[in-house]
This record gives sequence, structure tokens and C-alpha cells, in this order.
Amino acid sequence: MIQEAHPALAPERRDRIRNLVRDGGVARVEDLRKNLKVSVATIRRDLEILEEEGKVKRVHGGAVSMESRLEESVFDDKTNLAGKQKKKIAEDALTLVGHEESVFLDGGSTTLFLARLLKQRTDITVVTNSVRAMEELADSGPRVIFTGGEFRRISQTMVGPLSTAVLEQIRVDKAFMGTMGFCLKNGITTTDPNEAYVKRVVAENAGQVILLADSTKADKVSFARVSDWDQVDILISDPAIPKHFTKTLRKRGIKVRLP
Amino acid sequence: MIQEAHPALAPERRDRIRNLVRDGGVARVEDLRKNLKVSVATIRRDLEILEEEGKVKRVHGGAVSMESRLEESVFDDKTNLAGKQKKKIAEDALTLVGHEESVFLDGGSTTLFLARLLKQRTDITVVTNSVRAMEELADSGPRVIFTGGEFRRISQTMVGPLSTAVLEQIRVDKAFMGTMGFCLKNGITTTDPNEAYVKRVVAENAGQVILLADSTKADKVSFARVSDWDQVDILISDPAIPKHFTKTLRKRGIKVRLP
DNA sequence: TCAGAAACGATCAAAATCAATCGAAATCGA
DNA sequence: TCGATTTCGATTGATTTTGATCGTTTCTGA
Repeated sequence: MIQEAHPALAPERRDRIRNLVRDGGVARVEDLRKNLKVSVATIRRDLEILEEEGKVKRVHGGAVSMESRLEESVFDDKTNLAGKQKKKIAEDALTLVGHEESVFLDGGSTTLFLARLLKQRTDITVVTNSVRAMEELADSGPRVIFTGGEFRRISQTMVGPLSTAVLEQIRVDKAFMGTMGFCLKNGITTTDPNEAYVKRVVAENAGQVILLADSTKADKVSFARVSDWDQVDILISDPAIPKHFTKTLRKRGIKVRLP
Repeated sequence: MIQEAHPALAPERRDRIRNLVRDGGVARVEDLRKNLKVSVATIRRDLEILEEEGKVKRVHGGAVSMESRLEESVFDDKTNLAGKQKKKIAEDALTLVGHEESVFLDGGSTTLFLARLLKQRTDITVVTNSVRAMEELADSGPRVIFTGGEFRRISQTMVGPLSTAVLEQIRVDKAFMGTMGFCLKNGITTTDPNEAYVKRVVAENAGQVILLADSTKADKVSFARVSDWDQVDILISDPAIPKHFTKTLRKRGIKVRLP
């Protein structure tokens, strides 16, 4: 890491504040001051500006992320733990993305973490049907191709036959898929049949299918069946996943990574 | 690295500044001075020119890249420029949207105002290629269909042949189009040929084409030709538009509304 | 409910940065 | 070569940003 001799430019500093707030869900003024090595007055002024811009929400003692308001409560230890796990999974997934490759990003929170990491990469092409991932990559980053289609509000993704109109015309090296649940017997399942259909089309047009799913998804079965395990090449999960999962899947030729 | 004996030519130097700003996202005046071995006055002058050209955004202490997320007000500033007029135009356009109709929303700030108003309507279907409009309607509102395609960052819209793959499969009652410029002789023009192409496909698949353009766009000609006036059914502008425009267009059968 | 602690907002002075101006140097065309 | 024009660098006063101080508000625990 490069150590700056000069103080950071104001927009740069505000961006760092924004990231710190978002990554932690919350950030105290005092923490930000130590992190950025400026006075609390400056931090407060910045927070005031960021709040006006709608980037963060100020509270007594610091600020909370706007995004976390939409997601589950960041203060709940359980979900926060899962958040860290998802981040780890995303970081591991990032190492699989090679130079000048094209990747598909599915909807869901785990893939959203990956989108955040992919922002640094300008050598790749990202294909996605997730509006949240799109927003994440809207300002800068890789080349982005968005599958159109009908907007499904609850998952913030594009689904239906119109999506496949675009998907059928492209091919990706790697598809990073999320899921609501997976189990050995029923394979991968999700809530909406339309969404399941899109996932299937993606899997068909991908060189490798990589499933990102933390251990809370294990043995969960949802309504709409996406695919069987033979479609999946790699599963990235976490060490809390039951042992027999790992064993059985590896026996079936699926690479299992547990960062 | 080759060290030049002679100082760099002015355009060369500005190009290097531009690259440095873009690569780092931000750059301090002092850093640029050390890098290019000229005085701060020269750096400032160059930054002034680059800002006028829209290449970088100046901030206190240096400059930030336009491509970078650090400068998000680029788009927002534009929306505030002739904001009131655009709002009026959007409000007038809203009265044209009938019950249970399907409408297309083009990119641009004027149509973004319209998107904001359409959020209240749940009886219609909105088709758009604008990410900003999409975001506006993401939480609640009408049924939304998004044209996929390749993401064009500068306009925050989807363009290219993949967009038309979706567009060709649907038909809208009314298409609300924005533009960079319009004049009697050259018709409607915009900056990017890809974008112009998408606009043409939309116009072909729309029952009515309604052009939303405030008077600042009048007599402006841009690079890529979109269409001639015979494609347009209604123009919504403002009273500041030159009289001869209104006269000539009405003579050619185009309805002109000036709220 | 109350008191102490922490955090906040307003204000002001110092430091950094900026814009304007002027003169020197380089470049260009005749 | 000469004069006009442009480009560059230095100086100076103006502006912006920053950090410290202080009175006020909010939070916390008894």
C-alpha cells in the first residue's frame, strides 16, 4: 500500500468514508478520524455533505450505511456473520476471474459482494441480470452487459423470456450463480420459476458454472428447481457446511472450495 | 522511461494530465507539477481547459476523473441546469399517458423527471434503456421492462445490437424520447451512433413518438443522426423556443406543446 | 429524574489553494 | 531579423478548506 505524504483530496476522502461506512455497516466519527487522520470537524463536515447527497445516514456518534437499511439489520450478529462469510466467498471467487475473461453475475447478496470487488477490474466483461450489481458497476469498472427483461422487484433482477433473448446471443467464460437453497437430493432451487429459467439458460451458455452459497443455504429446498449438480463445476461455500456435502460433491467431480 | 530534453508540447502535456487523473481517479496539483515538471500555474491553466472540455472535474487541490465514481454530480448537475423547464415538460408529458398503456422512456434528464412522476402509476408498463430511470422505478411503481445491451457509462443507458434484441420483441403505445439537439434542417441528432440506432428502433416500434426537449436543444446539431421530423408525432418544449420552429413543425403536421 | 460524559454545531484563525496580473521566454509569420 | 502572439512562471491578494475552541445538545447510568 502506498503511503500518502500529502493529505487526500476532499472527494477522495469522502469516498473512503463512504466505503468504510458501507463495509462496516456503521462507522463512528472517532474511528473515521483515526483512519483518515483528519480532525473530527472535517469528518463531521464530510458526513454532512454525504448525508445531503444521500450516501450515508448520520446518527449520533457516527453514520450508518444507506444500503444496510435495505438489507437485513447490520446490528444482528447472526446476519453480520453471514455477511463476513459472503465477503470471504466473494474474495475467493475473485481469484478465479482470469485476465480478459467474461463472467456472468447472478442476483443475490453474495454475488453483490463480488460485483463490488470486480469494480477494480477493467480488463473483463461482466454480464448480469441484477440491478444491484448494475448499480454497483455503473460509475466505473469493467465493460458491462446487462440482460434486459421484465423487472422482478423482490429480487431486483431481470427475468422472463426477454432476458434470454440477450443471453442466447452471448457466451461467458464463468458464471457466478447465487441460490436460495441447495441440497444433495434436489440440487439447486430458488423461489421463482422465471428466475430459475434464466439461471438455466445462463448455465447452458457458460464455460464454467460456479455456485456461491454460504452454509446457511445448505439443505434448504425452495419452490422452483434450477438444475441438478451435474451442471455445477465449482461450489464456493464456507467451512460450516456439513462434511457429507463436501465428500459427496467431490466424489461427483465437483470442486468444493471453503475459504 | 525516456526523459525528454525538451518540455512537452501543451496538448501532449494535457493528455498526460488527463491520463494521470484517470488512472488515479484523482490527482493533486502538486503531484502533477512534480510529474510534469512545470509550474502550478500551468497545471491550473491546463486543468481549466480540460474541465471546459469535460475531460476532468476540478476540485480544490486538484482534479478528479470524470469516469470515476468520485464525480457523481456530473449527471446531477445537468439535471439541475434547466431543471424547472424540464420538470414542466415532464408534467405535461405525464398527461399524455393513458390508462394501462405501455410507454418507452429514453435516457436523459428530461425523461428522468418523467420517470419520477410515473412512479405513482401502477397501471402502466414502462420500457426503458436508462439505468437512471430503472433505479428511479426500482422500489415501487409500474411494471418495468428493461432493454438489456451494452452499458454506455457516459449516458448511463443501454445501447448496441443486444438492446434491439429485446426491443424488437415488444411494442409500446408511446415513446418519450430525449435528444442532444434538434434543428429543422438536420432533424434529431445525438452524440453516439449506437444510441441513435437504438432510438430509431424504438421509434419504429412505437405507436406515437413524443420528443421531450427544452429550448436549449433547439438548433443544436450533434454528431449522430437519429431521425427526420416525419418520425415525430409530438414535440414538448418550452415557450423560449424560436417562433419559426413552432410554425414550421405545425405546418408539417407535428403537434407542438409549450407548457 | 438528574448529573456527568460524549458528541454536536457554530465560530474563528491558520494554512493551503486558487485566480488574476504582469513580465519573460518561446514561437510564428512576414 | 523584427514584431506580434502565445505560452509559461512568479507574485500577490482573494477564496476555500481545515483544525481548534467553546457553548449547547444528546446520550447513559444511577
